[in-house]
Amino acid sequence: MAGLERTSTHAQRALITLRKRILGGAYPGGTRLFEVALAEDLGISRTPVRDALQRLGAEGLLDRAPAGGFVVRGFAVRDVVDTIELRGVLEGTAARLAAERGVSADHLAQARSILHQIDALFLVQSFDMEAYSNFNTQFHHLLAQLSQSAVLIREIDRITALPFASPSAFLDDQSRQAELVKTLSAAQGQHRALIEAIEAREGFRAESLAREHARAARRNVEFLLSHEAALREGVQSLAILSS
Amino acid sequence: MAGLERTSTHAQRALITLRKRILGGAYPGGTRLFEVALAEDLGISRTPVRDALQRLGAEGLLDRAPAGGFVVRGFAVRDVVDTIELRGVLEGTAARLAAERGVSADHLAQARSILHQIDALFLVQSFDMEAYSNFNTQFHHLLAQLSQSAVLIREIDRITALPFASPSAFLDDQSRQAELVKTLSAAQGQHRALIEAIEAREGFRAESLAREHARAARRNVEFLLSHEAALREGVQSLAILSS
DNA sequence: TAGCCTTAACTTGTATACATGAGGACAAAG
DNA sequence: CTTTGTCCTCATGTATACAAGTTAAGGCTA
Repeated sequence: MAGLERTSTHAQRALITLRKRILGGAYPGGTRLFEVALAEDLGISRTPVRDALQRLGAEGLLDRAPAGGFVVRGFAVRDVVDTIELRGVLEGTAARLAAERGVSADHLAQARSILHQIDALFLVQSFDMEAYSNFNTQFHHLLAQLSQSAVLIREIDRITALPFASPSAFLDDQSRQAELVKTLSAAQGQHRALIEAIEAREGFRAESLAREHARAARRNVEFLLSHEAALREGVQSLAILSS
Repeated sequence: MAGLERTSTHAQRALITLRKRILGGAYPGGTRLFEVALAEDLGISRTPVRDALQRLGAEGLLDRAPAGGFVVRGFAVRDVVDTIELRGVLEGTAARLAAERGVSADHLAQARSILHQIDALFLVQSFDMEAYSNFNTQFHHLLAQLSQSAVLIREIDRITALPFASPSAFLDDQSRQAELVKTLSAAQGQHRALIEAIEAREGFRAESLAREHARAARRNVEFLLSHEAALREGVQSLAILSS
């Protein structure tokens, strides 16, 4: 899994490498990243490094220093919570718009198909977390599509790109499997209700449900952080947190 | 007002120039921007042009072409409407959070001060639109601050940077001054109610009011677009619209 | 004639040398 | 001892030459 990214350009590889480092907590929030140092480190010239830094800035992982240059953005607990809350608000808006504007039969069928496949996962003995994660991601992606708002889809994608704000964050927490499955079962209930509300054109209900659905993730973070480091260790998405 | 930007770097100047051109509709949506051509045109090398293009991409004015390069993003009427709606949702969230989390006496005083200054504008014979625009921008900026959510503030700033989505868009429409002032008077009523709701910790009301407040802008766009080109001419913010 | 392959033109990707400007250290003067 | 000014250092800004990849056109073949 390490360092073998073989995409086409140096800039792409630098982007991937640096993103991984930042998200992995390799650079504490506030650290300034110097082009020359990184270029030497990565064995490439400054040009693609610059490119990668600018992209990371656009992703929201770096801030531009006033006098030029980039600084690693620090994420406090509050920022994580606020970002998840924001995702809830945006997905809520997507759900409301879907209900208000109406969804096509095809889209509805897709949603039902995903729901059905998730249902099936709960019937098997050993829960397949990776499969759930995939279907869950699909579901949330589809939800954005249902809004029929290109603008909204774009913003949801942006926010969701931050790993700790993604709908499938915290699913890699190995230590609490059994408990987690129960939570996911409840989440699936919300998925169903959400589609039901959208189909019935109940905009307000759809919006409320989507927001509450995001709260599950928020509760998860708050739980993980209220218990000492032991629990946090297994959760990759929280490595970036500035203590 | 034209072309004399004397900021420090070439990249900055290129950014400003290109942004102005794009927003002014100089490049129809879908137009591909070539680095060399722009560099020659602007009399600088490709490097700062590249920089400017990347920033414009981050601003959402350009899309990255799959095989590299940048394409001017086309904004349809629906995109403009959706973006304004999104601003309403985000500002609504800011208002709700402000109500739920509470605001400091100092912030409240600032809000009241702005409201008071706007009130004063309505007492003068010839309405000072520029002053209103400034105070209005201040008010909306403060509203974001009240949320005490750095994440939300950042996103609101992002969206608001698109000129047709800014709270003070469409105020440069010279042709309907008298009518516009009436609208703004109503808007000021919403401003007041909004602060009132926040102070009373009425989160739901605050959120609803902020959303409805944004609807005024949406109605304005829809009105301008339902009447033929004559009206649109005076409205700079709509130049970018792809026919 | 249709389809494919080759090739050439064009565009972005990369390296590197040089320019510019910001920030800090050190010294001198008050 | 503090403050201010200058100089030096180092990081980013810029230009340009060259590399590499993409696209489209033209001709060849079936």
